[in-house]
Amino acid sequence: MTTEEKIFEAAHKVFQQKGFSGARMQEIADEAGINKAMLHYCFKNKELLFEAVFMKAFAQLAPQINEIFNSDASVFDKIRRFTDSYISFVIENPFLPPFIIQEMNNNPEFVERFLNHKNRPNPTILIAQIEKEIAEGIIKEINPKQLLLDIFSMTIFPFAAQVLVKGMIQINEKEFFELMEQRKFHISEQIINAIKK
Amino acid sequence: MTTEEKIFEAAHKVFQQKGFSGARMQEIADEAGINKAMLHYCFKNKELLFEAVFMKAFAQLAPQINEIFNSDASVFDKIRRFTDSYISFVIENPFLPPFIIQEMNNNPEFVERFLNHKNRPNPTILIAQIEKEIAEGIIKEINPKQLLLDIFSMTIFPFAAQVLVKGMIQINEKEFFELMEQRKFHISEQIINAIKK
DNA sequence: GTCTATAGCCAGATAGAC
DNA sequence: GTCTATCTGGCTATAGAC
Repeated sequence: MTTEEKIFEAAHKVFQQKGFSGARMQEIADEAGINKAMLHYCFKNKELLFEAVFMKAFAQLAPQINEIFNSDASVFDKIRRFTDSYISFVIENPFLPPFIIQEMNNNPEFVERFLNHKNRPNPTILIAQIEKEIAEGIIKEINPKQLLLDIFSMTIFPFAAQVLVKGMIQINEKEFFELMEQRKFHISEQIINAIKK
Repeated sequence: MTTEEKIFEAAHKVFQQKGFSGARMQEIADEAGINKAMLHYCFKNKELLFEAVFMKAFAQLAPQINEIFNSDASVFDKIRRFTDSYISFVIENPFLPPFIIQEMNNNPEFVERFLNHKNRPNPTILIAQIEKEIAEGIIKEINPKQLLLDIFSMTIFPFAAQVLVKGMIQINEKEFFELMEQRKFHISEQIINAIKK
């Protein structure tokens, strides 16, 4: 593994746990097992290092969302596939959702760059498809944007607010992940039940 | 308004926008229109000032949740009342959800204090009630904890991830709040549709 | 109680040897 | 490319006048 890769991985870990302003260059250097000066040699400054990490994190999530949303499956199948594959992914990367949400709220300048990203999750096609299936009588009358929000909310929130959730419903780490496993099909079942005619 | 109140309000605003590590004592002082030294005179240090703000924020949310969850209404009515009053509240305080979630993720030491808070949202009674209504055949077979998560997710997430959401479904500030208004009844309708027998 | 001035620290960034 | 040593700025916190 090259030094640059070691730094990147360390930065990935520290930024996701502490956020941009909470992270320390020293800690990243220690984590990478190299010297602080190397960070600046390889990535110029903290902001650029952060941006590399943030964009990489985002780029991992976006394409698989688009792949599902823009396939030619039915709306119901897209919902099933999305919840299953998204939850599977974040179970492996539990720091990702809180990280992205936190930094988008704190660094509005990143939002714009994300919006112009080539692989930006784009729900345009899915929204049109929902409207079509409503017209065909497959799905109840509903605001497609609310439906999208429902899907994102139920899927992402438990991970974004993991600490809060564990405290609220009083479960430990193990029970949390069991609940998330169950959630892979729970969510699609709930939503489809609610919107099918 | 006393100086202490001016400081508190300014701190409230700055902490919610920047988070603990992003906030600057100087900015809080400027916002309050007083000198930095007064912050330390009134609140000793940054951590104590933050804790005062955080606990106040939390204390605003918790009681009304409990009041609804522990009333003697039906599960369906509790869902209707919760989504309506929670969304009404956070429309007025849109910085609250991301703030609480971010700081709970970043300062695990606060979690414990929150868990011991006298007004902590406690879903025990509601969970028992859900189980009872399942047994009575009013509600479908479902894991009560998943149902709670569904309610919290659909209600809180759009505010917690406001910036992300606006970017994803491409709406502006105004459209966002219109969507949230509609969401007050949309959520309960969706959930009740999904779980009623 | 409120201010100015400053101490003291810590983090990001750089210089320069190897 | 990698290190040690150091600079510089900014931030929390305090001392002390009024």
